[in-house]
Amino acid sequence: MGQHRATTYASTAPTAGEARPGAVSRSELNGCPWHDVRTMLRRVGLRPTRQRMSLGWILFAKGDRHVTAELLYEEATKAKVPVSLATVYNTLHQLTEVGLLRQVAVDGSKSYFDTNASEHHHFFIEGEDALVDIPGAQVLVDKPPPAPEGYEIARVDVVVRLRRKQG
Amino acid sequence: MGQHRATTYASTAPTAGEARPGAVSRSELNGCPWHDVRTMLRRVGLRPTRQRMSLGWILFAKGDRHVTAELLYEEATKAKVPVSLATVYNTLHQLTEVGLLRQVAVDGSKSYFDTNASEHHHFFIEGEDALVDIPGAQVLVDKPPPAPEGYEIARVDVVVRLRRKQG
DNA sequence: TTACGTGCAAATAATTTGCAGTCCC
DNA sequence: GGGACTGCAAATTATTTGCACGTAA
Repeated sequence: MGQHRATTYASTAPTAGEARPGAVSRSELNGCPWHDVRTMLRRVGLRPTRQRMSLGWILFAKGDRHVTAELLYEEATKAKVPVSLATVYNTLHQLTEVGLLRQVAVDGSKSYFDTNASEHHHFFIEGEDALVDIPGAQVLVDKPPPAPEGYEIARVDVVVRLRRKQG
Repeated sequence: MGQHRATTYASTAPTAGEARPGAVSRSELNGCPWHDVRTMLRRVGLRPTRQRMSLGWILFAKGDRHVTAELLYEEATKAKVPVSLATVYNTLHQLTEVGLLRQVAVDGSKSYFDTNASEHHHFFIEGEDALVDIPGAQVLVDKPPPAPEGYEIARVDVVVRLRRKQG
């Protein structure tokens, strides 16, 4: 596990029980995309295959992103990375399972995967179907309501839907 | 059934610009399902056809509900109401457009329609795929963050995901 | 009558799955 | 070398659409 000091990213918020054993937050990595992705994959028990490395690089090298499977597939293809759509889906789900990605349901059709797996909220721009993080400073002050008997809160999703101001 | 005077449903919250011209809140109706559904449909400019009347009755006669198209279709079929799945979809969307229903995106696959179109939040029970209103008294104190330049907030969706407490 | 509705079946769209062949450890 | 991984194509699931026929106003 050879990383050094965790930079001051807020660590994955433990609040809603999101932490998973073996999950790696990006704050433990240090900046060299290839090395980091390899490390990341190894740590969660996934073989660093060519396609997983490539997808991991596309996903994590450029900061926070919100992608759909289709979009990631296109990007990989454009980048001359040979990968099939099925593998893209597999990889996205595997990364989600280990806590490196977070799946966001925003409309009834496609689903988005967020490279920022920590607890935070989103703007969704209607019409453009774009997803944007709500800056952490503007976090909504929401105290989750008590969970009903026998249940516990897995997580809280907040989506603020935006429309272009008519002008 | 057989109620009188509009009970104290909160009227459709105007807060997030959800009100639509011609929308009818249930608070304007008086309790006789058939009469109400007919009135409801007329008011929003939809012909009260047999299938729309039936679907409206199934949806609105029993208080707040959260249905998927498939579920509504099954219920209608069980109730010996002849209706096609396509018509169920059409009707759900038409009712949503006029503000009588609210579409809730909760997972990447199917979408739910909520007969309570006013501003409120939901519990989503993972595994059971059930959607439950969060009691109004426990409304989260969330002040929406400022919308980015040129955009305005269409609405805020809050979904609290629950899992069965391990036991 | 006549435009609006409805049913059906075929068309899409997003995602999953089965399985033979490939590649990392 | 062997099991994990991948690609492809076929299968599923959720939803939409086109069009002939039905029906409320």
